[in-house]
Amino acid sequence: MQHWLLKTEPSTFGVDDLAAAPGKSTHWDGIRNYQARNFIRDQIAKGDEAFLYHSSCELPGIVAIVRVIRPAYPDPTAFDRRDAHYDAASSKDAPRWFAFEIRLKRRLKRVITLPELKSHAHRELASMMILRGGNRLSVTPVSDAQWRFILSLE
DNA sequence: GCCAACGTTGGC
DNA sequence: GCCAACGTTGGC
Repeated sequence: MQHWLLKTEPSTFGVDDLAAAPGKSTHWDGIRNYQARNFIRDQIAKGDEAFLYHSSCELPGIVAIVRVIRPAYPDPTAFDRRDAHYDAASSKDAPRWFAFEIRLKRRLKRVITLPELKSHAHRELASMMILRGGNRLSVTPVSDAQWRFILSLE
C-alpha cells in the first residue's frame, strides 16, 4: 500500500468541496502531466491513502487524508470537446490521460503548513518531492516514513 | 503582481 | 535531437 500527496487549489476544489460532495468522494481528473499520469496509471491502487494538500491559498499545507476508492481509468474530460482539459490526441482506444476516484477519510486536526514541512526538509522529509525546489507535480509519492512522520506532527 | 522553476513546443 | 521561446505553477 503506497501513500501519496495530492495538490489542489481550494479556490477550485478543496477539502470543503470534497466534504460536501455526495459520498464525500470525487473523481480526480484533469491531470495533464506525464510524470503524474504515470503515477496514476501505474502505481496508484485501490485502498492507497493520500494527503490532500492546498496550494495557491492563504495557508498552503496538508489539510486531510483521502482514500483511493477506484484506481486508474481513462480520464473522461480528455474526450469532452467542451472541457478545458480536452485532448484530441487521447482516444478511447488509446487513452493518454487517466483519472481515479477518492473519498475523504478525515480532515487533519489542523493544517500542517508548508513552512512546517519545510522546517523538516533537511531531516525527516529530506527526499519529499513536494519540498524539492520548484516541484509542481500535482501527484507525488510519499514514503511510509514520511507519512508516519507527518502524521506525528498533527 | 512578481518571479523562479520547469514542462512543453516547435524550428532547425 | 538540441535548445530557445513560451506557458504554467505556486510561493511569497
